[in-house]
Amino acid sequence: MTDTDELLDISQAAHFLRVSETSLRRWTNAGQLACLRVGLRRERRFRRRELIEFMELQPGIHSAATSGPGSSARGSAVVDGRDLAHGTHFCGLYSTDRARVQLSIGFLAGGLRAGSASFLVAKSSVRRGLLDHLKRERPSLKADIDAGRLVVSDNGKSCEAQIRYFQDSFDFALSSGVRSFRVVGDMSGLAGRMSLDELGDYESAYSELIAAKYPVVTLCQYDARVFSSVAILNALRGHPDSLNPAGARWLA
Amino acid sequence: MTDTDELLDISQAAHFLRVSETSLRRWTNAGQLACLRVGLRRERRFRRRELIEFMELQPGIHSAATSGPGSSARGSAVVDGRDLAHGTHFCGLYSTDRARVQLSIGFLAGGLRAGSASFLVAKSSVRRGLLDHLKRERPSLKADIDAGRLVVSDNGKSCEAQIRYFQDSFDFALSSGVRSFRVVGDMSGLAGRMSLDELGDYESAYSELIAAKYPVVTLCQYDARVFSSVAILNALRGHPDSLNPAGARWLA
DNA sequence: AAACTTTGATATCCTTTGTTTATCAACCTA
DNA sequence: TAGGTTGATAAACAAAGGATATCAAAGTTT
Repeated sequence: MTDTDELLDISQAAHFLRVSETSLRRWTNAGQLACLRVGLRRERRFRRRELIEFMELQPGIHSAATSGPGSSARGSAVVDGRDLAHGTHFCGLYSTDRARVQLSIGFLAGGLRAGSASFLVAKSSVRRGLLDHLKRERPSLKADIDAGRLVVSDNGKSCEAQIRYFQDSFDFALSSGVRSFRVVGDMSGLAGRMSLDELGDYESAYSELIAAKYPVVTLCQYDARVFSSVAILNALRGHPDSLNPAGARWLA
Repeated sequence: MTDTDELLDISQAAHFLRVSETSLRRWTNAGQLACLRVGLRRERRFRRRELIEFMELQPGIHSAATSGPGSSARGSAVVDGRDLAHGTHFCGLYSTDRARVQLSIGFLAGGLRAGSASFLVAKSSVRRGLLDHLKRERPSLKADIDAGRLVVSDNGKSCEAQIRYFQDSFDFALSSGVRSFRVVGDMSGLAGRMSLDELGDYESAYSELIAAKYPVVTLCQYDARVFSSVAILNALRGHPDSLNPAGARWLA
C-alpha cells in the first residue's frame, strides 16, 4: 500500500524510477516533469504519484484482459500507474476525515489531469472539505468546475433520480466530446436515509446501468463511522472489483 | 510499501526472470507483457509483481511447478478449485450464523479431504455450532478429531499464547508427517477482549510468524454483528490477500 | 527425425542518459 | 564559527538503451 502522496527527495526519486539524479534534473529543468522546491537551495521534491504518472503505461494483454472476455471494445483509465478497465467500480472505506480526503482527492485530481470529466457526489459538508483540499492540488479548480470538467453535486433524492442524473450528464458530456469519466460517490449522505436493501439496489443499478454502459471508473466510498458493519459487508459484496477473486468467496 | 510494486529496469528484470533483454523487448512489443516507459528514450520499467504474474500465467508451468517433487519453492492448496499459495491469509466476513457455517465448513471439510491437518480456533458456542454442521458433511468427524487431523480449540489467552500454540502444533504435526495445514480462526471470542490495536498486532504476528513460515492457508473470520465497522476495516487492511491489488488502495 | 517456433547473441545506428568534474551556496553539527 | 556534507548548476565525454535486423541454438510439436 504505497502512499502516493509521499514526497521523495531527488535520491529517493531516482532510485524509485531507476534513473539517475541527472536525468531527473534534466527533466524538471525542461519542464517535462513537475517537482516541488523547498528551502533557499531550492531542493527538488517529487510526489510519488507524479512520478508514477510521468511514466507512460504500455499495457500488455494481462492488464487489458482484466476486464474480461467481452470487453474488446471498451477502454481503460490509468489510476496509480495501473490500467483499470472502464466499468471498474471500487469500494472505498475510511474511518477518518483525513483518510476520506486522501482516497478521493488523488482519484479526482488524476482524472482531471488525464482529461476525464470527473464527478463528485457527496453531501454538502463532505463536498466542501474535499474541494478545499482539492484546490491545493489543483489550483485551476474553479476553472475546472466552470468548464464542466469537474461536476459537483449532492446525493440524489432517490436511487432512480441519481441514476438518471448520471445518464443525462454522461450523455450530454459524450455528445460534447468527452471521452471518459471518473466518479467519486461518497455515501455518507445516504446513511440515515436508505435501508441496507435500498443501498444494495442502488449499487447494483449503478453497476448495471452506469458502470457497465459508460467509459467510467468509479470509487464509492463509505465512512466506517456512520455505516454499520453489516452495511460495510454488504457494500463490499456489491463491489467485487475491490476484492481478490479468490477472496470474494469469504464474504457471506 | 509492498516490494512487489518495485520497478525494475530491463537489465534487472532480465536477471530476475533469467531471460535475455531481447526477450523482454520482444514480449513487451508483442503486448504479452506490460511495462512502463520512462523518459524521452522511453526506457522500459517493469513491476516485479507483473513479472511474477507473467511467469505464473504461462500455461503448464504453473501446475507442474507447484506439484512437482523438485519444487523448492512453497507449495499450495486447492480451495474452491483455485490454487492458493501456502501463506495465503484471507479475511472472511459474515453477518448470520448460517453464513458463518457456510464459510468455515466448506474450507475445513476441503482441507480434511485433501489430507491437510485442519485447525479450528473459536469460542465454545461457535465451535459447537460449526462441529454440528461439519459432522453432516464429514461423518468421520469423530475419527478425524481423535486422529489429530482436525484440531479444535478455544481462542488463546493472549496473542503470544496463540502464536506459540500454532508453532508447537505445527512443528509437532510436521515431524509426524503432515505436509500442509488449514486454519479457520473465528475472531468472535476476542470481540470484547482485545482492542483494535491488539487485534491488528495479533493478525500481523500471525502473518509473519505462522502464515509466512508454514505450509498453511488461513481463513480469519469476523462476525459483522459483534465487530465495529472500524474493526472490520482494520481487519481488511490486515489481510491484503483478500483484496484486489488495485482495490487495496481504497482502504484508508 | 523433421519441421516449426521461440529464444539468445550480435551488430548497426542514433539519441538519451549516466558519470565525472568543478564551482558555489545552503545546511548541519561539533 | 569552522568544517564537512549535500544539492544546484554547468559542461564534456562515455555508456546504455531503443529500434531493427540477422542468424544460430534450443526447445516443441508433429
